[in-house]
Amino acid sequence: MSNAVIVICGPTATGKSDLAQSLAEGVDGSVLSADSMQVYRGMDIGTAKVPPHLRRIHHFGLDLVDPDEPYSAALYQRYARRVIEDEASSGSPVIMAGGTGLYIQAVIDDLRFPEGEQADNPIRAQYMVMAQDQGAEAVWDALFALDPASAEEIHPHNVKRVVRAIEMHHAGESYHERAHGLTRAPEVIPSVQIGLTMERTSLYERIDARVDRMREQGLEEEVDRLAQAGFASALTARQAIGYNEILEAMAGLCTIDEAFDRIKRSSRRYAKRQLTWFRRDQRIYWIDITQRDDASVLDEATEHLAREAERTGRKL
RNA sequence: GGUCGGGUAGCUCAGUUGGUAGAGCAGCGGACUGAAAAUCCGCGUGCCGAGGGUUCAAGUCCCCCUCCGACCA
Repeated sequence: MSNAVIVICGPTATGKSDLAQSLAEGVDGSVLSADSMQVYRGMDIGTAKVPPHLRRIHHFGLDLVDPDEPYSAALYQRYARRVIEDEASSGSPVIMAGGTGLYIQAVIDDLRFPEGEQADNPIRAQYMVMAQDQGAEAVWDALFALDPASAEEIHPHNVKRVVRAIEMHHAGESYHERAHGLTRAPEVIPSVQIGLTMERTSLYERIDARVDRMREQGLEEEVDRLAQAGFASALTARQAIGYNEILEAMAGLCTIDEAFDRIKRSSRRYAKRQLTWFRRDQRIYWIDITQRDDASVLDEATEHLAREAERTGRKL
């Protein structure tokens, strides 16, 4: 019934956004960003958002909330599925592009999050304090008392996930039953996934160059602006690569040059984690962009989509 | 040309009285269901500059060659 969703995924700095926009242009569709940091207003340079003057078609998934508002995979799932449904009903294809694997999976696969949870729930705060005061193992012990099956699956040091499992238990769910790990949830929105990858050394050079470009484009000023607006201690700004490092430099903990070196390193490690995430998904058709120009990558992507359309009998 | 110091992991280096090598950083692999650019777990990746000798045994001692650095000419 509905069109399949086209997904462009892969590690950072491989040109996902450009390819997505080119593909969308060709089919009179739109782009849906699948990026956990591009949802924040004002975080533009550091998250490599396509600047407004370079958007040739409509982009969804950008600037959804302020940097101090909590956001989540569950909220994104609801938002993105709505966008896809709305666009499909008007006959417009959606190209979802981004590097946040969990967000992509939450949309196309049958991930179910507990209903009716508050984003800023007191349980989370309570157990984070407990971790501070009594150590990570104490929190894990608490989880084990409530839900031993889930506790067994989570490393005691992984405080965030341990606390999340406790939250789920209070919401009447079990991490153990929800989290499938490697065994994938069934696909609920048909998708054709294209992954962009690159030989590691070249990818790292590209990442370094991109961070240099962000600096030239005024990443420091952007962070300063957010800090002035009172977002310095905002949870999300602190978590985003680039923002965290520069805030530390501004606090005098390191020099600005050191901060940018650390941004490069963090970005490289992030790219590696992204590859680890996406590599396990057998549905992805990989295009190695090492020493390839944009046109030939676009050609290969287009050809693959045509093949998939024929194979599945779906319009793409 | 001579003297001295040094060539050990991708980088900076450690290596006891000879017992086939180990730290930091970098890197690599993995996990992942309302924080995911987060969080967590695991892994030394080596022709010890080349060759010869002594020895049961050489990164360690001897000889020779080579490369780098400093100094003296």
